[in-house]
Amino acid sequence: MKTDRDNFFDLVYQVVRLVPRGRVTTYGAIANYLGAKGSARVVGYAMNAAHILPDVPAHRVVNRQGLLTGKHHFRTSNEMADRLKEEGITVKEDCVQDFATFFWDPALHLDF
DNA sequence: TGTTTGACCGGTC
DNA sequence: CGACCGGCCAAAC
Repeated sequence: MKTDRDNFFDLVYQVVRLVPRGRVTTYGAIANYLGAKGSARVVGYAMNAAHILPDVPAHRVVNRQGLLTGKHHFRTSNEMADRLKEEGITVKEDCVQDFATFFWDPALHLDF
């Protein structure tokens, strides 16, 4: 049974909130963790409304290439990369360097 | 109620 | 290596 708080959106937000500082995750990983395997687009769509929420570090969510696809949705285009750099993540040309190293998979660290 | 779109992913050409 | 296509699911129109 679905309640207002069990929306897919909220689940996405909660997972993103659990991403540790200095780590990044991908839309696909979140989708997979939520059981919506292959529905990374929905996660991206959910992130579109994430900016209205205070504690959702959307800058830690990138696509599988480590590319900051969502930078354009921030207040400033450089805010996303700047924040990641500030957390110790190397970002170059809007791409997360050593992405595999900083990658944080919720399915590997969380448990339903 | 049906169509369109979207901060994606994977495989193919 | 770059471009193209299909699929996946939910919200907005």
